[in-house]
Parts: sequence; structure tokens; C-alpha cells
Amino acid sequence: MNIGDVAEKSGLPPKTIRYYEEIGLVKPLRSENGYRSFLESDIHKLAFLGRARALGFTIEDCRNLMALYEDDQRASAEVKEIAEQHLERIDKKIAELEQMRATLSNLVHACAGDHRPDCPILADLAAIGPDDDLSENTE
Amino acid sequence: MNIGDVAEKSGLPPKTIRYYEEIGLVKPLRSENGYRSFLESDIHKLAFLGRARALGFTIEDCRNLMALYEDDQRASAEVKEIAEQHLERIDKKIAELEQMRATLSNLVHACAGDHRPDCPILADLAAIGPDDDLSENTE
DNA sequence: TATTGACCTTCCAGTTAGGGGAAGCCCTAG
DNA sequence: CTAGGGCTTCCCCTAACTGGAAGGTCAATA
Repeated sequence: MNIGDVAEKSGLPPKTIRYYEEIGLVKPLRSENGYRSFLESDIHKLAFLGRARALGFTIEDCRNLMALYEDDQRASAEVKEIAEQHLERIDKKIAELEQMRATLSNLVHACAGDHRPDCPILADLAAIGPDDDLSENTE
Repeated sequence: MNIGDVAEKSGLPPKTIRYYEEIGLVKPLRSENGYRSFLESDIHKLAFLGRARALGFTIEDCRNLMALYEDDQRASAEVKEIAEQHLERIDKKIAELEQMRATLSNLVHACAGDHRPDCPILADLAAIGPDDDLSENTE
């Protein structure tokens, strides 16, 4: 099967599939004309990769998950370990974003958003106000 | 003032400061020996940029925020608009991550994580089970 | 048969926001 | 006079692709 059909069946763009070949995640055969020739198992792999990426796993995670998937002697503990570490990364990222969100939301609500120049958002970024670290430096 | 001191005062690494000069966010003077020579206003700008970046604004947002900050004819509405768009981006990102988190968390809890090969995480990625989109496609 | 148009190929560049490190100048202290 | 630390520019690297150019292949059509 050619890359266009595989793209459609796997849900990944052709560019991405070529990239995955380049980094060794899939190894399609080649037809005589030089076209990539994919097996059903390649499509399955690519769909697997697409789902793992959709869950936010890195390419390296995907590589490892794939290796475990293809190893019927694997211990599920190894898979779980990868997933748990990823879960931690996600939680950390969410916490960061929530923190930003909280600050930003406060600032947005404090800003009139009209034609006047006065703006608490800029004031905060410029560190003007009660929490002025720059001028507080009494050293 | 030289870049090292400015780095310390602004909280930004020298590399970052040079990068910000390269993309035109700051324009330090030069001493006769070729060293960058920063004014107090440059330090202030850099600290402003550091805070904006810490809130997750993109460099382009920063550029615009800075321009507004330096324009005393600005309308706070313009600042608020930038901040609100950023807030939307953050909310969208958080929603994505929460979605991933939910799925991943389910899978992790369903996985025994022992020496056995059976693994719901891999099964899900392989689309094995009740929700098998690949074989469900009856077209 | 010639040609169009869709598909495929490789290669190169760009994306974000810097980080790492090399080669080489400058300045000061001992 | 030399060692060191700080400064300079320059180039490559990151993640995970995406866009585009130049050119080969194939099936269908005029």
C-alpha cells in the first residue's frame, strides 16, 4: 500500500509517516519504483503511534512503548512506569498553567479595557505597585 | 553596565539577553571595546520581558506588550485583548491536558503493573477491545 | 501517442525560545 | 607577564514535525 492510503487509514499525514520512517519508528518496504510499500502491520503500528502521541507521549516514549508492545515477554510494570512518569509530567504542566491562569485572570479582570491608558496588566509586568522588587532593593 | 551584571539584576541569562537583542527586543549601546553597555531602562525592559514570559506570553506578545507599555497614548483595551487571547490559549491547553490526564489516569489504574505481560495501556494504544476503530470500520 | 494531473520521491528550510560550546578578544590582579 | 574571568561572534542542537521546491511515476484521457 502506498503512503497516501496509509495516511488515510492511520490518520497520520504522509509527512509524519515519512518522518517516522526517518527516525526508525516504522520500516516500510520499497516498491521497484522507489515508492514506500506498507504492510497491514505498518498501518497498525502507525495507528498505535498516533494514539500514543495523542495522549502526549514523547517520540522516545512511543519508541519504548512500541518495543514493549512487540515484546510478549514484557512486564506490564515497565509500561505502567512510562505512563506514570508521563502522568507526572502532565500534572506538573497543568499546575504551571493553572498558576499562570490565576495570575493572568486576576490581571485581566482588574483591567478596564477601555480607551484609557491606565492598565493594571502593564503595571504588573513593569513591577509597579506594592510589590516593586526593583526599587525595594535597599542594598 | 555589562551583560553579566544585567543578567543578575534582570534575572535573565546572558544568552537570553543576547537573543533578545538579536530579535530586537532590546537595543543596548556598545562600549569602545565592543562590549554591550546597558542602561537602567534596559534592565527594566528585560525584567518586564522576564515577567511577561513567566506568564507564558509568546515573544511576539511580549513585543506588542512592550510597545504598548512604551506608548502612553495606548488604550488599555489593546493590552486586555492580548491578555485575553493568551488566557484562551492557556484554557485550551489546560483542557487538552486534562483530557489526556483523564484517559491516561484510567489506563494507569487499570494496569496491574506487575511481571505479567497483560497490559490495558498497550491494549488501548493498539485499539484492542470494545472500541476497536480499525475493525469496526464496516465501509 | 502525448499529455495532463495526481501521486510519489528527496532535500532544504523554518518553526519556539533559547542552550552549549568553540575560538578568540579584553581587562585586571598578582 | 601570565592567569583568570568576562566578553564577543558563530555555529549547531533541541521536538516533532510542516511547507515547499524540483523532479520521477503512473493511470486516464484526448
